[in-house]
Amino acid sequence: MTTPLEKARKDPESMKARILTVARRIFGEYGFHGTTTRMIAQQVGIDISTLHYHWGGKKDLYEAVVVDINKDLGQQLIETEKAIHGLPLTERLEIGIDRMTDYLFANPDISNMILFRYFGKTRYEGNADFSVPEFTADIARSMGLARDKRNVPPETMMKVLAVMNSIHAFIAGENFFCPMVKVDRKRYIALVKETLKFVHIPAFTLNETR
Amino acid sequence: MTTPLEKARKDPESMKARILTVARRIFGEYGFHGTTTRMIAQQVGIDISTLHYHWGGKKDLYEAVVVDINKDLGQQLIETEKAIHGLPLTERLEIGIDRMTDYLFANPDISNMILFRYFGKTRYEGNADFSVPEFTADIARSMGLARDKRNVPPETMMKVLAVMNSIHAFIAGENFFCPMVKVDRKRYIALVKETLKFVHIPAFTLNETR
DNA sequence: TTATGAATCCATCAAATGATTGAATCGCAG
DNA sequence: CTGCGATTCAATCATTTGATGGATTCATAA
Repeated sequence: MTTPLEKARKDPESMKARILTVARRIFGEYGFHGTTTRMIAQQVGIDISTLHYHWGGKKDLYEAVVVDINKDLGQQLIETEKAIHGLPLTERLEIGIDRMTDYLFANPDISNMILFRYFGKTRYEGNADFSVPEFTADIARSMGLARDKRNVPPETMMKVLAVMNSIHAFIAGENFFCPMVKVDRKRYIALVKETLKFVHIPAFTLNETR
Repeated sequence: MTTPLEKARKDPESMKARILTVARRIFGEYGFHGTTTRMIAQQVGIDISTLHYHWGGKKDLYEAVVVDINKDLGQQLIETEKAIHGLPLTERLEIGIDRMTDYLFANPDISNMILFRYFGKTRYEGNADFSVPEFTADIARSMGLARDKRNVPPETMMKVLAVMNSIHAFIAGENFFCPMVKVDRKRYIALVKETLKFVHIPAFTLNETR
């Protein structure tokens, strides 16, 4: 059996998939309440009723976006883990940061949506949620900072969160920080990687060698 | 001459000040579009028309909140700078992080509002803005990382941004991260300070001693 | 006490917004 | 071609939401 979301992902040209893609971007930019179904429909170039026909209501579409993003991010984490498996800690961090940064700069909706979920409340009783807690524990284990993902010490969780938060913040805040630092986009991306590595790698390696 | 905002701040019991205080909290929690004037009025315990009588429209109130927060945060940065002036870099960082963390945990609206401004767009043509760029350059100078606040190198700006973003994220994300790390509020605050110092102090001191 | 202006609330409006209905259109199997 | 289900759109509805007008209350000075 295939869920509606899976069906939509199979054919990126399908109306359902096109709506989902645009919804991801707009929800990420404006948040749940800042987004109107009309904005999404207009961007896709369709009528609102077509949007409702495919996805039901605004909340349903929003929750589909959450599930979609969870899936993409989870997949990316798995691939990243494969790429760094078995390497020494410093290299794991360097390559991991590089890959995740590149991926999220190419998919800023993900960082945007996750940050909205962290900090903002919604007026409706939402059920869908991001898998950030599981992902965070997974990263800790993948980095060799914990054996069992069910039992990661709080100090380690906090350090992993610090890294992930830094990445998301620099990605989602690009439009704000880029002019502030007075560099172009390309230089900004390089600076983000540089800064992340320079700031966070010592924090993990110092801990290990003690 | 006193602006309306200054007048409101003089007497915290005045209706204008009470509305502003509640508006700060609700705008911080739900963002601009997620907040309705009725929510604010209800929390204050007044009618919507009273709110409009004192502050004009929703946008006006929102922008007053932005100005209010800029003032508070700027004042806090000045006081923090006085407290750390002349100390060695490591102590400046430790005390600075401690003070700012305590202050922002006591005023989470500030972190919430600033993050909303970083990452979220609004549908209306806003004019009010946070003074984060100036503040960031000020911090860099205060930390002795730049002589002239008009000419801070991008690498330094990025490191300062990394610190401030980390603080704001841990503050604004308390409700999300606290259960994730499975600690109570008091322990969480201690962990935040600990993590921030452990992660960021080496990044600045290593740079200096080279 | 009364007159005056400030402050507050009730009732209501106009626009925005999520959602639905029913008619038209499209694609394609028979 | 015909018929039928899937898809799309124009028109419309119901609710929410920002905002306003006017009556009422309140404080205070004369």
